[in-house]
Amino acid sequence: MSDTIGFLLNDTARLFRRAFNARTRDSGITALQWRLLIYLRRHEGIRQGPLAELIEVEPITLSRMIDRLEEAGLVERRADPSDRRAWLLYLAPGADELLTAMRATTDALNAEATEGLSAAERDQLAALVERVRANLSRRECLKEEEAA
Amino acid sequence: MSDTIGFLLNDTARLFRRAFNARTRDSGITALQWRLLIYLRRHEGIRQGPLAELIEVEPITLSRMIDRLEEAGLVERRADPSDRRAWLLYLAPGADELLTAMRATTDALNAEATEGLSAAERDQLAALVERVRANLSRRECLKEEEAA
DNA sequence: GCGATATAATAGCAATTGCTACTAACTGCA
DNA sequence: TGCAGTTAGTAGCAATTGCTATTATATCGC
Repeated sequence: MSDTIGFLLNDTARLFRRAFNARTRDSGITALQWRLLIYLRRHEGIRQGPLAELIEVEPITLSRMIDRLEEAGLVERRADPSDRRAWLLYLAPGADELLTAMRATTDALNAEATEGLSAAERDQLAALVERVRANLSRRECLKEEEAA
Repeated sequence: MSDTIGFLLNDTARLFRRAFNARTRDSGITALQWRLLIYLRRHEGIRQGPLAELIEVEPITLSRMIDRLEEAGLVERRADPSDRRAWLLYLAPGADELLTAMRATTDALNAEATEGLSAAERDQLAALVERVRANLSRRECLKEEEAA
C-alpha cells in the first residue's frame, strides 16, 4: 500500500522543501544549500569528503556546490596544512548573517507545520521520527559493514 | 536551529529514499517512478496534467517520465475521446506485477524503519505526520488562492 | 628511501529536471 | 460561423546531479 509511514514521511518532507524553497527563493539559496551551511556551521574546518557524507551527496556534487557557495561569498576553502590534497571548509562572514536572517523564516514554517499540535504532541512527533531515523541510520551502517 | 521538525522529517525521508533505491536498484525503477505508479494505480484514466500535480513535478517532467515508463512497458497512453489534445494514462500489464513484487520490499523496509515502536506508537506517528502534512498542504492551497 | 596502494578532490560525459516558448485543440462570446 | 483567450502536452536550453576516470598527494611495506 501507499499508506505506509515511508510514503507519508516522504510526502510531508516534500511539502516542507517546497514551502521552504518558495519562501527563500529571494535569498538565492536552495534547501540543499541551506542544509549544507547548517552542517558546516556545526563542523567548521571539516573536509569536503566528510561533509559530502553528512549531507549525503557524492563528493563531486559537494565540490561543485562549494564552488558556487564560495563564489557567492558564503563559504571559504582553506588549504589543509597537514594534507596538501585537501581543503578545510569554513563559513564566510556572509553566511552567518544569512542563516540568522533565515532563522525567522524557518521558525515560522515549522510553527505553521505543527499548527494545532500541543507542545506534548510536538515532542512526541519529534521523538518518534527520531527513532525511525535512528533505525534507518543503523541499517545503513550495518549494510556498509556487510559490504566491507 | 537545525533540530526542527522540518529538518528532521527531511533527514528521515532521505534515509527512506536511499534505502528504497538501494533495494530496488535491480527492478530498474526509482522511488519517484514508483510513486508515480502508485498514484496512477489509484487514478487510472487520469490525464498527465493532474497526475503531475499529484506527484508534484512539472508537466513537462511528467511527460518525460511517462515516455520512459511507456517504453519500459509499465504505462499506457490512450487518446482521450473527449479531447484530442489529451492522453489518458493506464497501467500496462507489467506494472501490476512489478508493484506486487515490490510490495514485499516496501513492507519490509517500513517494518525495519518502525522497529521497536509499538503498534500504538506507529499509529500515533502516522497520525501526527498526517496532521503536519495537512497543515502544509492547506498552506499550499491558501497561497494559490492569494496568487489568484 | 622507494615503489605499490590508498585517498582527496576534480574533470568529462550522460541522465534528469525545470523554465520558457511553442503547437494543437478546445471554449466562450459576438 | 469565426475569432480571442485558455488549456494539454511537448521541444529547446540551461542548471544540477552522479558515474567513471584522472591527477596530485599521502601512507604502507620492504
